[in-house]
Amino acid sequence: MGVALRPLLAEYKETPGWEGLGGVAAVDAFNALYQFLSGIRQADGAPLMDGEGRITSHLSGLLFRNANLIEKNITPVYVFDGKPPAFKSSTLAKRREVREHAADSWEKALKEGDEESARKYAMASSKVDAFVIDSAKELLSALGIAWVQAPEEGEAQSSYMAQQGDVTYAVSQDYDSLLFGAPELVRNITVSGKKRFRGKVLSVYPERLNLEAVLTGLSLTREELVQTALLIGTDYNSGVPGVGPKTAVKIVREGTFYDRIGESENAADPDQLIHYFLDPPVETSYNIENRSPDPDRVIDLLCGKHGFTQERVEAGLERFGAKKGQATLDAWF
DNA sequence: CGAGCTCA
DNA sequence: TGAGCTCGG
Repeated sequence: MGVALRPLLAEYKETPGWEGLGGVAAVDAFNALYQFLSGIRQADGAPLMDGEGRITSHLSGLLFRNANLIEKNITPVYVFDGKPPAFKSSTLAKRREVREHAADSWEKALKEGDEESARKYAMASSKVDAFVIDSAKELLSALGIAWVQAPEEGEAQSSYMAQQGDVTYAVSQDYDSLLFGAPELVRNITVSGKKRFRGKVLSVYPERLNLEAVLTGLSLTREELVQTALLIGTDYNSGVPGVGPKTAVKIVREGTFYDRIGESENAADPDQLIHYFLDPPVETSYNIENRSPDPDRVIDLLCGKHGFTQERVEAGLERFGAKKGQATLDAWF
């Protein structure tokens, strides 16, 4: 999931605060949905479900997160992955294996009455499946929030839209958007601002990475940043054994990328992967205009079909009209 | 994850 | 932007 560039990028991250993040955000839908599925769970690890056993954690997450974004003058546009490129298959197979093993461990922990482990394994067993994707699109449409179907990688699509100036920045926890050329990437765009880490509670702030600042700071071109990532390893290749972020930059700066990338166990042609990052397949025709929510449709879907409490949904919906510094729009109630 | 409550 | 808790479906 993403690229292990973190150590190289740490010193370029800014924390603009919410005021500095107003604009149109291209949100990595897979990334957001995975966060909701893994995070919105009960103590024993069970996700929220409707009366028919369908998962609803992501629907709750989408309703309230989008309410928050809109209140902060951020207009979200969700970007969904299409068909993964062939060279991603081993990463996807590995994720599947990890997920299925976690599901077994979850069941086992439950039998042993170990709730803490159960929850941990349950989180790792999360799967963004067709139902999750379709129901998310349905809810977004009812909420009047635009979404875009990418032909292949969503992060490539978001990056294209940001390069075109149609969105202000890409939102994802992963760093791949920078490789795909997004001028700005925003991470940690959550509201709670709290995260448990090794037993301690840390504050988490939205952080922004500017591609130009990263490239200038590292004295690399974007193609060289891609080469650096390939040496470390990406979703598309396994990287060169023993080469971490620092060594990778050194190799690229020395101009010996093509001598060293062959040591990777991966068979993929490095030029093909470089080209994929620099010029990926994207949809160039898209409509990202947001509309007002359709409250009846949202309530039908969430309350009628999925058993949400009407009061809770209405409370969320009301916030969609209320932009910061603006009177509440209750015209549609 | 995020809402909403309690205690501070 | 307080910390800590429970609950949501």
